[in-house]
Amino acid sequence: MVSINDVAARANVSISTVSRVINQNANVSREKEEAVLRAVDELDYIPNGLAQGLVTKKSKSIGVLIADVANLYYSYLVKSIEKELRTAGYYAVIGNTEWEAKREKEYIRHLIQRQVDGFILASTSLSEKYINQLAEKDIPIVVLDREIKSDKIDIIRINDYKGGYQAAEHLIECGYEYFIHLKGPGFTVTAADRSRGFKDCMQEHLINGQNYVMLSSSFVEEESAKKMASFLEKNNYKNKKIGIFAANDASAFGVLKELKRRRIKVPEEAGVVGFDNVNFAEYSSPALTTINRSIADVGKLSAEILLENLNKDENDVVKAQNKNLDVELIIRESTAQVN
Amino acid sequence: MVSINDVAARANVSISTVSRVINQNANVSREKEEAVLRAVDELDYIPNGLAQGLVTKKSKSIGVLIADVANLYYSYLVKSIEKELRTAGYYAVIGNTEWEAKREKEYIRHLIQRQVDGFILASTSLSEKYINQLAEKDIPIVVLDREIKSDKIDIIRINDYKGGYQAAEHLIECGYEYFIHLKGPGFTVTAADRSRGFKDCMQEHLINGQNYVMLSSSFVEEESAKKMASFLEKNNYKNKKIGIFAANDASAFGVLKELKRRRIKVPEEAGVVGFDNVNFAEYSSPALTTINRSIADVGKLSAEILLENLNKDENDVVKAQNKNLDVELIIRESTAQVN
DNA sequence: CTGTTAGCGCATTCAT
DNA sequence: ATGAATGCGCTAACAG
Repeated sequence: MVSINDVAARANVSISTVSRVINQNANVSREKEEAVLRAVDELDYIPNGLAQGLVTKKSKSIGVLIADVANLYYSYLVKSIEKELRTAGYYAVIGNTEWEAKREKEYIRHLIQRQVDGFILASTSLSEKYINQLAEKDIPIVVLDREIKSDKIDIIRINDYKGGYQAAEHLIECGYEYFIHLKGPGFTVTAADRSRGFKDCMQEHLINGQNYVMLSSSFVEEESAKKMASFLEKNNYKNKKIGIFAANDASAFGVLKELKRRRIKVPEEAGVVGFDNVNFAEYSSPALTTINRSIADVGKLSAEILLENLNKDENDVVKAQNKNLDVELIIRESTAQVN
Repeated sequence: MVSINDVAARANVSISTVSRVINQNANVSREKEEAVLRAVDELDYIPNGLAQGLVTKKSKSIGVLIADVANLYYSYLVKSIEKELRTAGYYAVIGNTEWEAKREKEYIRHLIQRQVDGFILASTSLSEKYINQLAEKDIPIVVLDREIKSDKIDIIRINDYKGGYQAAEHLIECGYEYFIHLKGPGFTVTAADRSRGFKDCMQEHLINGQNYVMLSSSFVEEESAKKMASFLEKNNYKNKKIGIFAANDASAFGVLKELKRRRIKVPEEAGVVGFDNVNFAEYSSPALTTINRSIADVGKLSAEILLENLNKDENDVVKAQNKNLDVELIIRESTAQVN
């Protein structure tokens, strides 16, 4: 591997001069600069980032923790984050945690070891205490989809409660008679808020004989399919039209799959609402009615806020931000007026 | 940031002793070891990976280049690669190239700078010459979905030709009368092979009046939707049942979308076959008939081969591998017998 | 078993 | 404008 010494030797200058032209900041005479550039080119020299980082204390990389790359919400989120970071000269190092707190910790440890300059945490299992410890190390952190009490941590959330409420309201308005909500993982504020929204709406609107049930499930497709299956096996609602609110789109796809397997017609016999408005929602069979959150905006915003923190001076006190983005109902084919 | 010196001071030992217990290889007395471990714990010490990498010349990270994280084929591929690497103590650094050669080069440069120990290249625009230059630097490389002439580079491919052939055959057997193939990007061997398979099959089987056309398109959903739209606008095949082979699933989804928009019934009036058998293929509307490649296997295999190269001794000569994985037709709802 | 030392590749003073 | 020297945090001889 060719080092700065090789370049210096070839260009007949000192390594400091080479360093100067590489980093373009200090004054270097025209001729020496050209000599260095030529040497760099001829030797195909690429500076060793580890050595650079060791002295500058900056790695120009950001740790991004997500729960599942293969989940469309996260993969799209990563894409928008990565895009934004790149234009600022930073690189995203992605950690796929599979919803496990243990993995998250391993990754954080590894990323700290790798000296990332900041974190975007879109993975939700970590304890608040742990995240706060992280913040104490003075590494800028942006947290997505969580509630954290800290004035060092920036938080971006969406209005999950409203989304849950709207989903329920829509299902009621469609005329479904019995309602099921597949709850997301309990350790998650987002899931909790969506459920709360759903429940509140149900309590306010239900009349004569209408009823609802909330089943604990997850954000993963297969698990929701199973939950749905076991519920339908035990209970017979063939006579009633059921409205189902899944905690996210992946879960809704699982529901759709199970309904199809049982030849329960959507939206005639059962209506399904998801959450996220993942790219694929419009392609599912039938196209999914869902709550839209603009994923690209969330990704862009989180990267922007992080970069802001990265670029601030030591003594600049930038107050931690706490954003709350809006959501909206998108009606497609998995629900319809049924009365 | 706490360093090895702080730990050494606190534990009343030299930094070498600290280093020894951190790396668990050399002999350290029971008591000193405990003292170090306690200090590490109390100070919450995490070694600086940049410094470690600088001296060991290993970063324990692998550069993984993909064309689009938000594409289900790639996101699932990344997931399986990451899983395999992690169990071996390596971490994946993902580069999202958006199908642009320029971006690929930028990423490779950056990853070399970051001293990655190896590459998995699943991004396809790079010139063969460039990849070979990379290999000359003696960095282990595994290339996916490409043909490269080199005895240093491991290659994993699938039988794209067979897939294309089978897709065409199936469409013909279903009884469709006019055939359209939306070709993938031309700079891609995979797309070329799929097209060749399609074409060969057509040539062999077509009789009296049947006909086919190959349109250049891409692997991206929107573009294929547009191609499909402009073709349908110019040509009127209302009277004929058309069989469509899209170069990959994403493209097929785009086709499905356009067909739906025009109220062309699938599979009655038009049949659609994709390629990849992405997770969502079974959820699309209608569920997609496609060519299955087992993505998880490809990911796992590529990581395994790379790790093999990473772990070999200097003088071990491991011959570059050249794997070719099989594919199979999966029939779902987007095609059916129509005669 | 343990401490001292050199050096990895580089940015950054400090002289000149 | 430029070179010599220092040190970032760590591992790996080396000596004891």
